Amino acid sequence: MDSSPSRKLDSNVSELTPETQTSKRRKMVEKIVVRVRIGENAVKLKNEGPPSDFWSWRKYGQKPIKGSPYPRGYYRCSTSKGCSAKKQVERCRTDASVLIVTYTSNHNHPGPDLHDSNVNQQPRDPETPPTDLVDHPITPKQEKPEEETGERHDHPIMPSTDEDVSEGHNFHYLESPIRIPQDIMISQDYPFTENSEKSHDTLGIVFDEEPICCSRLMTFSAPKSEENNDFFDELEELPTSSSFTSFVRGNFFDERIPVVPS
DNA sequence: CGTCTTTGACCGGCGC
DNA sequence: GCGCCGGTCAAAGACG
Repeated sequence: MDSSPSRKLDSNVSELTPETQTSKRRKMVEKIVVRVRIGENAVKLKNEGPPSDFWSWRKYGQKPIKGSPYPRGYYRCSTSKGCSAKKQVERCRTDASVLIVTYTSNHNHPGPDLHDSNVNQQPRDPETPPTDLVDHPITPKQEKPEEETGERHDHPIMPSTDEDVSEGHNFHYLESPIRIPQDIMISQDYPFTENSEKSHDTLGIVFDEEPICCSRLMTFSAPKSEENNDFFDELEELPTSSSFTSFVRGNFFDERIPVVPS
């Protein structure tokens, strides 16, 4: 379906906006890298079923990555047919307890309201009809056999960059991404990050040095501060350890993930 | 019956 | 120009 345009959209990181790019087609997609620390939870999650994403993702491929013992999974948003949103899920090669989720493209449709879908009912945007877009609390298949338990419990973080979205058919629906019982790190790849792979390897380095990333994060978190409260409150009701939520609350935007580069 | 996962093959960018 | 590697497609099977 999307075939042609998305055929080669990303593979390296480093990109700014399509507008700034003219030569390298391959690196023209903005990517949002989310590091999810699953730790011991990974074991449980695979059996208990991790909280799903706000969107439904359909796996369309998996490839072993050079230099990494773990394969990378390729997912496409299946919430809406025409949605070009994609994500890649892989484990940190140096720390299996860390999942690296890379989001590419934006959702071109209203995302399912998580408040409505599971945790609680928040006044949604009148423009985002709950209808069928509201997926179930958890996708029917969230219980993955193993390996990539995180695939379904990641968070859609849409780049709030106007440049990116303004390009046309892509909307950016910013939803509180946090919904997982793990530690979360979000970073955005940029040219100055040199090498995403490296970043993954050294975990946290990118995040540590990216003020932009933080500011961008704030763009979706700040305005939702109220919701975040509710959101987190609800999270605490989940079977997840409340310690996690408190951790997130306290550290998500303040500190780096307590991961030490191996 | 419809949707999703799995898996091998193909395509194309990129480095040497 | 060649080979490597990442990303996507598409068919088949599994599952609900």
